[in-house]
Amino acid sequence: MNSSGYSFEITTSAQGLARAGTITTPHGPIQTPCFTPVGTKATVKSVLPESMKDLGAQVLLANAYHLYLQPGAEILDEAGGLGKFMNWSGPTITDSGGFQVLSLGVGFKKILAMDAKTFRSDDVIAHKKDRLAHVDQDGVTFKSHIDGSMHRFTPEVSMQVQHQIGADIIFAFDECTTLHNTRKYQEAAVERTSAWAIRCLDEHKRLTDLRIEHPYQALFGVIQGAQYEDLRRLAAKDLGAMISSGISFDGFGIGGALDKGNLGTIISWVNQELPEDKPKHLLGIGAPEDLFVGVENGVDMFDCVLPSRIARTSAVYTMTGRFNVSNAPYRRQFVPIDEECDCYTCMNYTRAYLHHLFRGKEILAATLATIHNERFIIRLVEKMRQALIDGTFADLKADFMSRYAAPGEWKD
RNA sequence: GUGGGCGUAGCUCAGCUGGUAGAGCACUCGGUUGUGGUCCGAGAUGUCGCGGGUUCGAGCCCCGUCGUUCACC
Repeated sequence: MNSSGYSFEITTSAQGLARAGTITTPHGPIQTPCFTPVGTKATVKSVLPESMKDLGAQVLLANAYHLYLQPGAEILDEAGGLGKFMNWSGPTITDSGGFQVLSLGVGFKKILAMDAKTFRSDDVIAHKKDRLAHVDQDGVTFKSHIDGSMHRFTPEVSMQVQHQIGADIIFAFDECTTLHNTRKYQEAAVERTSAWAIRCLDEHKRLTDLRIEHPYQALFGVIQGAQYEDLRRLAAKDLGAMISSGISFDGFGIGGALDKGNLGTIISWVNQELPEDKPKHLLGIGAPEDLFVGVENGVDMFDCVLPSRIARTSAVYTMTGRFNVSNAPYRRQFVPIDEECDCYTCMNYTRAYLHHLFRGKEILAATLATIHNERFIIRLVEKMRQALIDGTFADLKADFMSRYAAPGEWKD
């Protein structure tokens, strides 16, 4: 570890791109590969930070865009940083707000299709007039989804906001595209993201020197390039070697909408180009089958809203697949969600009780289901880490995939 | 007792001057991947209170009847 309090060590011998390691932050270590639960607005919806700790979460991710709008980054600064504000003593991450350019722009309302086959160009055009964000060479102008007020993010603003929020790992401000933009637009977005990356390094360096009394914040660059091999490799080479104001990125995010079918391929292109000795974070991916693909292609960290979001509408994971516990058959099943699960919910509550809570629209339903799903995913990645150390990753994957039914294929 | 209103999906109700029934909720199921506790999508559901009549055709018009509700003696 260097004097900054941040470091990354790889603990396994080479197994292709896959590896296990440890990221050290000023707020403690992160054993990788790891899954990072998302608490967009400084809270994992419906679950206490203490519960997140108990279920094995090592690190939490919040969002700069949301916290900037509410309560305001200066409030978190005054509070002593994100972790202290939300009573989370472990490591934290913030996303730059770049994703919101997409999700509030052309991606607003489900345009961010993960399956390229479902795309209809009319959708993008039809929604463009409704978009709340507009991208230019210098940054993004957007309208608050809360009160409609106008705001502007540039790489510098994103860095300033993320420094005020004070997470241990922050992300460069990037432009996330959909699978459906034209090739020409993807090229422009990669170029823009590169130019912004340099500005992020510069501003990050300036702020780090200015706020010398604050804990060190690691800055990760974000690789775009959509589904194009040359663009992905170009972006990875570019950001991987990038040095500005005398600093380089501490790690890398792999961003953009990713076609599920090519997930592993795209990640492998990127990780073949990026420096081996720095952590790779796959942004926004968290379905069990995708986690295996990520890990085997060299991903060290994941974050995803999926476990918590689907939990809120009653979908729960088990080793044999995922199902909706609010469905009629579970009304009188007085057994845990998953007999093999060690989470607080499975140790203490039944499917029938959760079924009842969901039917009654009780908020405890969200809490118990989220605890289960987050634990399920975190434990799954823990198992992957152990398997990498033991050299049995391929067996673990084969065993898991042979039992786990993809969504829609669940048979009870 | 007299006069009026209302009886349509499990619930609350739409159905314009007659052309073989719809909505919301509920119900059954699917979806949600750097989070708008949302939202989207698919599906099942009816002797239109009952019995007559008029009409090519009645939820709708006419007669009777039952239920319910209000008003007035």
